[in-house]
Order: sequence, then C-alpha cells, then structure tokens
Amino acid sequence: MDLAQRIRRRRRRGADRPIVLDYEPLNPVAHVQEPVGRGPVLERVLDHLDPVFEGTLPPDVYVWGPSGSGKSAIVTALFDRLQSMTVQPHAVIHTSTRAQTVELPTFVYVDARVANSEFQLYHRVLEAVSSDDVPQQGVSTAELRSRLQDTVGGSSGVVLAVDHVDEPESLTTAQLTEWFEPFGHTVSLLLVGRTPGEDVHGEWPDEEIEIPGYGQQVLIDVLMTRGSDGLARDALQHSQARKIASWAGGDAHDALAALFGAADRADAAGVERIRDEDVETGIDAVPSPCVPLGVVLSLRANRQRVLRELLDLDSDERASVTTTTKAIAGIDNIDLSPGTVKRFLYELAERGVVERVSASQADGHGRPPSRVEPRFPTLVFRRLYDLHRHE
DNA sequence: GATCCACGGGAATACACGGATG
DNA sequence: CATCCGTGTATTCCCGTGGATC
Repeated sequence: MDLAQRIRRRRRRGADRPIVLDYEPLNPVAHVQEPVGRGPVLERVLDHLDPVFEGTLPPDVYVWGPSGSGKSAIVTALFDRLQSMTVQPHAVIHTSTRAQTVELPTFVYVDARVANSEFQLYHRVLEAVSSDDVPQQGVSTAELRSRLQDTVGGSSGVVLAVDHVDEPESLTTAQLTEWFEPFGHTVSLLLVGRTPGEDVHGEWPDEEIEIPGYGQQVLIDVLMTRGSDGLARDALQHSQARKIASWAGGDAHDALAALFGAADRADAAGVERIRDEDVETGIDAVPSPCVPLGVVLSLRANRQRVLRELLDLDSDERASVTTTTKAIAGIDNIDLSPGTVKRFLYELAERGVVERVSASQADGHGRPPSRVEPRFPTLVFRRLYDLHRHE
C-alpha cells in the first residue's frame, strides 16, 4: 500500500461509509504496480526489451490483445518501473558477464487517446526526455520535432510505448512509424493495440507479442485481490467474484467496472457486505458492447460534463435527441448552447460512447426521433466524475 | 506575427411521412 | 399508380474565433 492510498483510506473512513475504503483499486483504468496473474506475459515483454540491459535498443514491436486483457496495466507498470530505474542514481547496470556498465535508455509511455496529434506526441516525449519545460503553443510541429531529434541524438536512446493505437480519434501505427522514421535507431517503438497485427497493417516488419485474455480463475483472483485492496474485510464473497468473472468472459475492464458499480451501490445503501442484488446492479450498469472507460475519461471536460448530466435525466427527457439537448442546455451554469450540446451528442455517438436508438414508430410528422443510450460503465463514470470534481 | 488547439454556431443535407399532383 | 412536394425532424459538416504562448 502506498502513501496516497493510505491517505485516501483515512479520508473515506471519515465519510462513514462502511464498504468502500478506496475506489482506486476498483477503478478499471487505475495504474497498478503489480498486475495480477500476468507473469508470463510480463516475461515475454521483458524478453523483448532485454537488449537495453546490454546497451542497445530493441527493434520495434507491436503488442496486441483483446480488450480488458491487461495490456495497459502491463505496459504502464513495466515502464513506470524501468523509468524510475533510469532516473535513480543506479541507472547504471553492472552486468555480471562483463565488468562494465551500461546506460539505460529513457522509457516513455504515451496514451494516444490523450496525445492524439503529431504535436502532442512530440511534446510528451520531449517533456519526458529533457527536464526543461516544453511549450504547448507558439512553436510549430516541425520545430518540436527537430528539438526532439537534437535531444534524443545526444542521449542513450528512447523506448517509446504508445498505447491505444488504431482507435478512432487516436493515432495509427502507420502515422507513428512514419513520424519516427527520421529518428533512425535512436527511438524504439512499442505500440499497443487491440487488433492482430496483420489485420491492421499488412506488412508490420517487426516483432509482435500477443496478449491473451484472462482465464476465468485468474480473473477471479484479480477481482478478489483488487477487492481486498479497496473494500472492507469480507465485503466481497468469492461466489460473487465468480459470478462477475463468468459474466465478463475474460474482460478485466468490464469485470472491474461491474465490481466497482456493485461496491458503489452497496456503499450508498450503507450495508456491510456486497449483496447479490448489488452485483446485479453493477453488472447492469456495464452495457455490452461497452466502450472502455478510458475513452470516456480522455474526452474534453465539456463533453464529460454533458455525459454526466445525461445520466441524471429521466426517461421522458431522453425521449429524443432534441429533448435531451434542451434538457441539458437548460441546466443552470452549463454554459453551452443547445446546438453545441446536440453536436456533442452526435459526436459521442460517432465514437460509440453513446448509441442512437431510433424510435420504432413515428408519431405524427417528421423523421422519427431517436434517443441516446450510454455505452460506457455508468456507475463508475458517475462516481469518478463526482469524486474528481470535489477535489 | 506564428503557432496549436478548443470551442461554438449554424448552414447544409438527409430522412420520413402524409397529402397533392400528373 | 407513380411521383413530387411541403413540413418537420434528424444528422452531418464546415469554418470562424479567441486564448495562450513563443
């Protein structure tokens, strides 16, 4: 348990809520220090990175696996650790075979959902590599690239992980390889995506690592472990974890989202243990198909605001896109015009965050209305959004 | 002045339906 | 009967503006 977690627990205890001690371990997008049950996969990624301990950079690699298979968890945990080794004074590794030391490259992790332009990408990397501040505006993309080239050229190289490639509104493998082509062998890419390599980019020239989905038992372990980190003692029963795991079909994101929802519900009810009905509620609050929570949380603030308000509307306010629009734009201090709210809703539908459901029958004139349904874990989003607004 | 980006507004287009038209 | 038209709605699309920084 780290310090931040200890403090969060104390704060929660003060709130007189018996079940949830800390929401973070239940958060599907939380970064964990030690991913549970992913040892073999970690080993394979480490095998690939092995050359860095000999002083050279590994070739580019494409890591892929189904949603909720722990890709982000593995890569963030690994890069966090490797990065801290680089920053620490003992960044120099003494190899046993040769009495000589090697310098580790810089390890940088970038989420392409957040850094989704060439400029943003260079910015993140540059900020990680050089210790100075890097301007966000007023400097051209080309300028940033050449600054980055200068900086990287004089260093021992960069291993750059780019997560969530080839999603809508993020970056493609083609773009990334093109942008870093001029960097030659000073930057090694580790791209993380969901689809098999051959499907997206026919001739990916380099290695790839496949990450399989979680098995049933392992997923139950994940739930029990995270549950015991975040919940009061014995609040979650093994049979309940089993039920969630079997519903989730190996998807740890969906499973954790359901557990989060269940715990939140039980917490609000003031009971001491999660009830089976809470599990039901938690599962129901995760639609299928479900867009990853990370997609929602990387949306711009105003769009998240609209989604948050959407969750509080009653059903006749959600009868059509237009009435939904009016209801949301009419809320005090929302500060968005109806036209803009409406455009947001259509944009969000395009990204799969909400789904348009057209009414079966038109009553009266005009094109039949359609309403929007959330396609993200509603209880989790609501709780996390409200928590972060109050801090 | 150049640069990137977020934001907001609304025009333009597509669609569904009932009823008028040839 | 086939087609067109008007109306009201849904959906898409484009572009200007302004903040902030170098």
